[in-house]
Amino acid sequence: MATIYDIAKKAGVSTATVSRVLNGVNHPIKEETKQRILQIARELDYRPNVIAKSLAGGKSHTIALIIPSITNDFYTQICEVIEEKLEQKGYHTYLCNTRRSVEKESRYIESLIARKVDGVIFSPTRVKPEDNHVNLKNIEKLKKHGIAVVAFGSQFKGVSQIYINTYQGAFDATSYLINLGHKRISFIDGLSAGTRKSRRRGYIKALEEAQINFDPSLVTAGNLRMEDGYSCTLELLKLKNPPTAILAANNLMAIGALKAARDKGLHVPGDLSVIGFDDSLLSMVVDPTLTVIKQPLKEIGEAAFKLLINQLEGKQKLETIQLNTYIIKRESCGIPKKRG
Amino acid sequence: MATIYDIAKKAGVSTATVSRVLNGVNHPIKEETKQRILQIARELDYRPNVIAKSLAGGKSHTIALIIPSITNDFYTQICEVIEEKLEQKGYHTYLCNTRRSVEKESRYIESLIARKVDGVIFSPTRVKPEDNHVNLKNIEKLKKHGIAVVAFGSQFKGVSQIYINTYQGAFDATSYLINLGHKRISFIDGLSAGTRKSRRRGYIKALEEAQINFDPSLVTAGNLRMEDGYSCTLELLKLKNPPTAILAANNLMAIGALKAARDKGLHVPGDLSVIGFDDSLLSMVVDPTLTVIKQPLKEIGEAAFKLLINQLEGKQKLETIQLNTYIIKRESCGIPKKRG
DNA sequence: CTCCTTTAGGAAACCGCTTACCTTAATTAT
DNA sequence: ATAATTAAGGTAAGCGGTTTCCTAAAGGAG
Repeated sequence: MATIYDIAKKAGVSTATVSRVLNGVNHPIKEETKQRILQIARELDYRPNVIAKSLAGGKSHTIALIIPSITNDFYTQICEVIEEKLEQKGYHTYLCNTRRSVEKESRYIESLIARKVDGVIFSPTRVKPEDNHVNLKNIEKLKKHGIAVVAFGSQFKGVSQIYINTYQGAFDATSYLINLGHKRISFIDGLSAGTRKSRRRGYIKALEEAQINFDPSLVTAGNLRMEDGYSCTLELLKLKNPPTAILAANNLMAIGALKAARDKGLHVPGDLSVIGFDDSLLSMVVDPTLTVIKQPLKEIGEAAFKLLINQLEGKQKLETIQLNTYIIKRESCGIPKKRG
Repeated sequence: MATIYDIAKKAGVSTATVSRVLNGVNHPIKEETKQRILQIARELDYRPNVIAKSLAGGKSHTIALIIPSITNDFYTQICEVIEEKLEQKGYHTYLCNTRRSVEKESRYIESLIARKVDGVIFSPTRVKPEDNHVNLKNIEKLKKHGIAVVAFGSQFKGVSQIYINTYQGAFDATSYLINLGHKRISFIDGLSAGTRKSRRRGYIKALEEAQINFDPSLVTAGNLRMEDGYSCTLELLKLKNPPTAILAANNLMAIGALKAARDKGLHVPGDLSVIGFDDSLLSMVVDPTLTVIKQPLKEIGEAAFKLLINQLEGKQKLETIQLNTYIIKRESCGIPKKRG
């Protein structure tokens, strides 16, 4: 493997000159010398040793993406856009999958510090409320080591972040159902989502604005899996005055609701309307196809990238970008039937 | 940030001793000295500079996983098991997403060589047949640089690899349909899958064994997307003597087939049986739920890990592991109705 | 023709750690 | 008692670059 030293020898110059040429440093070099060095580098099939570069230069030109799951579209689609942009900027990306384990998240943070990554885009893993504390500590550690940090999916003070307005999303979804004529609207909340409270607030706010009484018996919560949506829905349908529409905190629970309705012999959307959060192929494959509140994945990725670059280039240390959700209307919502 | 040098100074020893203690090198050290050094390291909150370690030691203790897509369960599930095992062995994992671009694959290979990864687990991207040549070149490059390589998903000579017996899978799927009583069985092949030929062979072999004439008009191919399965199915159903069962090369096309059947007013499995390759949440969410040939993801991951470790530890340089698929019976296949 | 800038390039310290090769003292073997 | 080991630790040369000073020659100004 050719080194910068080999090139220097063959070109009859010093390694300093070679390094300057190869890195386009702002230092005068005779055009002829430059070309000669480049030519020799090509002949020798030279590739810089990135590790040596990092050690000498202090920058690793590597960014880490920390996400709770790589088997979840929501994250991987965001990652794809971030990674694409980073590559264009000459950064390499580490994808770190915490598998929803804060311990693993912490271990990754250690490892990334040791690996001297330049920046981290971070979607914290929060299973229990206490995890928030660990998340915060991890962010502090990174910052202490001079690593740029951007967070999305949860809110922290003192960090550049993407804030997704799920409050508005829940509000819009609920309002949509209200406008269709629904009055008994259930909300199946997620037990451990980072943005829990805001969804619930949006739901309640929409009811208020339409002057519909908030009925706590219409609100439950599940663990974001299909079976949770299924069982919650069965419970809701047992009420003396059951809902005519259900808003679920994610798409899996919404699909569970769909299944429950079918098993109960209810027609969707005729007898029950269902709307979910988060879009994916799943939403288009179920029957009826699922109306959802979609988070703007591409924009999230682009925003995260932008905030990170701003930090790396020293332009802006701390900023927040707010993004809105939007509704994708498919088949699972409709006008409620009059009840007998 | 504390360095090994700081520790040495504080402990009144040389960096050599510190390095030995910290790495548990086989070199005698007085227990007392050892404890003192460890204690000081703790006090100083010392973390080794992984970059310097790599440069000095020649090993980066990093493995790269190269896959064509991170938004595809098939790959991400395999990655999860590999990564888990690698972490236990003290390796860090880079996840590289080629997005089905051979150019990107090649760029990653360059980058990984420069980053001195110790090994690569590689699922080649092959969109056009010519890509095979690029894949091979990339593998050669890695090997030339002394990097351990394990491949899965395609076959190459001279590389440790996991071979998944999709021939058998297609054979089993077809035989299953035959045993249910089907005689007109269609096969919707994938246009660019690495294992194309073997699936087709398995399909034909099953027909042969059951002494059913192979009818080429029952075989088409699509581009592995839902809409391809949909349109192919519509074409097949237009035949004067249409199939009573369809075997699709992946699950998305199988789901497309399901949709086509429904749009044609056909009942699945009453009027048409459908079986797909590759399992995912999607298969369980559609109605009817999809019977599939599943590839043993966990085993693939474990096998890939094993082959890689064998190479890294110098036990075995070149080996192949063969794994079988298995059928998951759900609702989309049944006994064909007698035709009038 | 001086004096000051530029232009072009080199020397070598440094990044943080590993490791081959030594040294010295303490054991053990003979 | 002497030679041969072993234990415990040190020295310093890398690993492959980057970068801060320097130097020397050439160009421009006065």
